[in-house]
Amino acid sequence: MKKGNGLSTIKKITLDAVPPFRFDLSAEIFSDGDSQIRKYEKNKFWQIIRVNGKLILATVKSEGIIDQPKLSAELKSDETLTQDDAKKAQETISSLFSLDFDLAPFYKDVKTDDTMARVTQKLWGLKSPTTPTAFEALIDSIVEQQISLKVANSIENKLTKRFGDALCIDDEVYYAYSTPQKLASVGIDAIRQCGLSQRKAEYIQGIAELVAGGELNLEKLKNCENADEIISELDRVRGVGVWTAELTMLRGMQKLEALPADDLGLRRVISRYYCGGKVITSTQARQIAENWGRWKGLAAYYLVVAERKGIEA
DNA sequence: TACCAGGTAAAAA
DNA sequence: TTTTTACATGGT
Repeated sequence: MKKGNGLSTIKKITLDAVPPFRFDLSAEIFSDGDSQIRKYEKNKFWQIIRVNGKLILATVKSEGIIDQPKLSAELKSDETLTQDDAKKAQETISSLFSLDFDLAPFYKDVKTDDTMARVTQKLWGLKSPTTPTAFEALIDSIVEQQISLKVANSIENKLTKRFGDALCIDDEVYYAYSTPQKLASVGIDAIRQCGLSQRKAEYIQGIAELVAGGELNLEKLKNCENADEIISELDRVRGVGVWTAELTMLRGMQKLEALPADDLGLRRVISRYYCGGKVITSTQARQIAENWGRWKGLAAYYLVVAERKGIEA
């Protein structure tokens, strides 16, 4: 590990959120994260973010309450940070936690579904996280195809530590997610060495090339209003099926309407809360989700978190 | 040991 | 056109 560091700037910023918002609940999903990449521990969340080409370690904590949410963030970098950097960092952190998203319409839509109404009561103020870039969500979704989340997380961490940019702060090394340019250039074998199959390594390199070369503009796709259009656009990319496209939208584009009904894990958790835990088909899952209004993916996320927190079915 | 886990593309039928 | 198969790896 590198000794010493060129730390040259610390800045403090504050962030507002559309209420209701509970930071602890929303960040808890990162409590088993890797401390060198992204983690929530002892009421603090930290992650490297990229702003104006600079790497910044952002450490975020809550200063407010559920109906008057306020966050503070400490920004540390080995480069000098300008006011504009601070402003961009604020926007980035805001999108990480969907601070601008208004939960009220979602809560209103699910009132008539007894189970979802109860779950949302228990998880009041929970917002779903978003990755800094849609690229990150897409690559992670490829990695997660077919394998368990534990295996997938281990592979994702290896990818980031091997190909991501490092920032040394206070004698600790942190890693930002790898750029498309980097993943496009390292070669199939290097990607495979992180534990991926030949096939998936090809997918990842291919997507990285498309994004790096400007042939696939994921950030632009974010602005597309029509969910089906985004899915069909992503679906054309090699290695991306409907499941991967839906997951990418949910996690990387703040598009929460899609329900990945083909997802085994989601079907399991839906069944746990709605069908006594017996195996259900994707069609049955979709029928149940009909009661969840316009944010079916967010509703499904609530169930996932409810299960993690041991809220009874 | 064998089998499964938040799928997909390509081969085989 | 529809159905099967290979795929990487950690947990059970």
